[in-house]
Formats: sequence, structure tokens, C-alpha cells
Amino acid sequence: MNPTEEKILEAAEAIFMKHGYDGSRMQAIADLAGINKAMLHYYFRSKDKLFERIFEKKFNGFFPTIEELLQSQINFIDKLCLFAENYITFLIKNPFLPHFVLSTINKDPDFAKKLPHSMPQHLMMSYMEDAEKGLCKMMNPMQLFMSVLGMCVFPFLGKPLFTSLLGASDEEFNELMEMRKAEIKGHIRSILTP
Amino acid sequence: MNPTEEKILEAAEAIFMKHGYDGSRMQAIADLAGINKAMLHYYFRSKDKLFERIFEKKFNGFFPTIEELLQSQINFIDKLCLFAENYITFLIKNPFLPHFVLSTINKDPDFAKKLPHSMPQHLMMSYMEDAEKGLCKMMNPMQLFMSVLGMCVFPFLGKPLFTSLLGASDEEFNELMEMRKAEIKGHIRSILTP
DNA sequence: TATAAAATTAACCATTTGGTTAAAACATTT
DNA sequence: AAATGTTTTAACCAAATGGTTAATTTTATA
Repeated sequence: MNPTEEKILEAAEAIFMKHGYDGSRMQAIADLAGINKAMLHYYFRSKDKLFERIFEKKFNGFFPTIEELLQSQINFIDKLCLFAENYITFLIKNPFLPHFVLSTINKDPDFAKKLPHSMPQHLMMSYMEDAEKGLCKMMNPMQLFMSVLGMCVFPFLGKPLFTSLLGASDEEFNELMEMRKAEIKGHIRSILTP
Repeated sequence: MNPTEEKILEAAEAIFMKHGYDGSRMQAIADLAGINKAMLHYYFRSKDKLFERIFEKKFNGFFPTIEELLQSQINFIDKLCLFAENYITFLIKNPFLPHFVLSTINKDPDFAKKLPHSMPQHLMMSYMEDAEKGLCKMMNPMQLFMSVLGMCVFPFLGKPLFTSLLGASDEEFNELMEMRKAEIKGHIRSILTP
């Protein structure tokens, strides 16, 4: 890919992730990329098109692909624990992604329709299998999904609030999230073990 | 209070809650209030000042005041269950509040410093008392707080995503949240019962 | 009712913003 | 090297936006 195009995409990602669509300025992206503003339109036509390009890339990361994990033969509880652990690891590296994705969808719900939302369904089917065998407590899988995802994602959505509340630095927050892995795994087992 | 002032505040609340600071237009607020745009500045000087007025009011609702609940003599687990139930009831009536508050703080973390954040501390102290008595499992109270708050709030932060995913209407979503009360109470007991 | 004060409006202003254009710089091909 | 095509830039534009102002209507006061 053209190096200018790449620089633009990098800059656009940084600006859009930080300020969202409304809060981002084309000039700010051009400045960060170190090029003339006209280049943005030369390569990507409009702000909308450029934003969509960034969003699509980022959205795929929000529901991480864990094909191997889902197809592995371990029981569902272990599967879910492994998912939570991997997901938190991922979120520590991408702390602003959840807020960016949910903010965008909140502003324009149509964005959600462009999603390859196979992941939740897979996870739920995997749950139903084990639940029917009596290997884990029976409950509404959507509720379970919301609970586990909420426990993982919510701290990152509220990161600026929590760090302010705790007077914590970024490193301290990350440590808290590192410890959170074990915590959530404990919760999952408490909730699901029959 | 002046009826015009009131109309402005109502309109500003609706617009700001829906589109956030950056996405809101003073003209849109004036139109919704059915008055001339100049009135906004006549009564509230600037967009910033008007927004702050709305935010402060809404922020107080995000951590609901539950003084009575916290001071009551029931055990902590029941207290937390009652909190979750009341909080979801509140969120069903104010589904956009969490996204509005967190979005604003995410954009400018200084907003978080204006908070009377007594509530989490009270809840945590109440927890420590019972935990030391062996009435509930011992764990990091901040982690517990994040988990319970996450389970309650996250579905509302992702509401447009979930309704799209499920093809659900607003009423169906609310029903799901109504059922969620029992679900979360179950989770809390599973997690905390020794 | 005359007068002062408060509320309201239409028109206006400066700045910002996404987007365009025409020309210049650069690279490629013949 | 001349011609052709591509990339980049500076200057520009129209629309939008937060905010102001001067004049007008409404309300309260003497």
C-alpha cells in the first residue's frame, strides 16, 4: 500500500479513536499524518468514507475471533474462563476500543448491522450443549453472555472514571485488570458450577 | 423558574443526551424548545455552561443515592441484591444515561473530579464488615463493585448493539432487563455466598 | 398611562470545517 | 528529453456554527 495512504490511516485511527466521529477534524488527521489535507480526500473521498474504513477494522476486534478456542474440546466453563482471560489481555492492549465501538453504534445503530456476529451464537451453542448434559447450571444464555462480557468490558468503558475515583495511574489500572482475570474466572465458576 | 428557561433545559437535556456535546447544535436545542437561539445565550451564556448544567444533573443519577438502603440493617448480600434491582429499574427509565455520562467523562476526565463519589466507598465499607464476619466470601471490593456495576450497566451501554443483534424492540429489551434483575441477584449470591 | 426594565427576535459576524481546484512537483514511459 | 500520468500543495469556497447586537415586544412599576 502507498506509504501516504498508510500514514493517513494510522493518523485517522488515532484521531477517530480518541475523539470519535463528531469530535475529529480532518485537519487534525492531516497534521498528525504530516501531509496536506487535500490528500485525505484524494485517497478516501470524504470524512465518512475514511471513518467507515477505520470503524470496520476496529469493530472486528471488539468481538475477538476465537475460532480455535470455541472448537477445542474442553468443557464450556473452562472455555468461557479462557475467553475472559484472553479478552482482558486484548483489552489491556486496546483500552479505548470498547468505548469507540459502542459510541459509534450508539450514534448510528446501522453500524451494528454490518457485523459478522457469528461469535455470540457459537459461544451460546457451546453453552447449551454442556448445560443440557448437566455440566453447568441452566440459565438464559443471553443473560450469561451479557454478564460475562459486562464484567470484562465495563471497567474499560469506565476507565477514566475509575482511575479518577481511585487516583490510579495507567499502570495501576492495568495491574488491576491483570488481577481481574483471576477474579472473573472465579465469578464464572461460582455462577456456572452446578 | 422562568418557563422559557425550563423549556431550554428540557430541550438541552434531550439533545445533549442523544448526541453528546460535539454532536449537539445550539440551533437544534432552540428549535426543540420552540424559541430563538439567542435565548440560549441570554439565559446560559454559552454552550459549555449549558452543557455543564445538564451534565451535573445527570451525573448525580449515575451513582444513585441509596442512603436508606446502605444504612438499613439487612446483610450485605441482600443489600447488594436490592441495589442491583433498584438500579436496573432506574436504568430502564434512563437507558441513555450511562452512555452519556461515560462518554462525557471519556472525552474530558476532569468532569469526573466534580463527583460526590461517596457511594462506592459506603458500599465497600458495608461489604468489608460482613466479609470479616464471614457472612460473605472475601475478595477485592473494587473488583466486586466493578463486576456488579458492569452486569447492571453494560447491557444499557450496548443496548443498540444488543437490540440489533437480537432483532429486539425496545419493549423486548426492557423485558429482558426485567428478567435480568433475578438473574443478577442469582449471580451475586453465587459469587458471594461462602 | 407613561416609563423603566426584562424578554424576545431577526439579522449579523467571525471562525471553523469538510471539501474543491488549479497549478506545481514528481515519477514513468516512449 | 519530451510527453504522459500520478502525487502533492496552496489557495479557495460554501455551508455550518457558536455567539453578538440592535431593535422590538412584553411585562412590571411609578
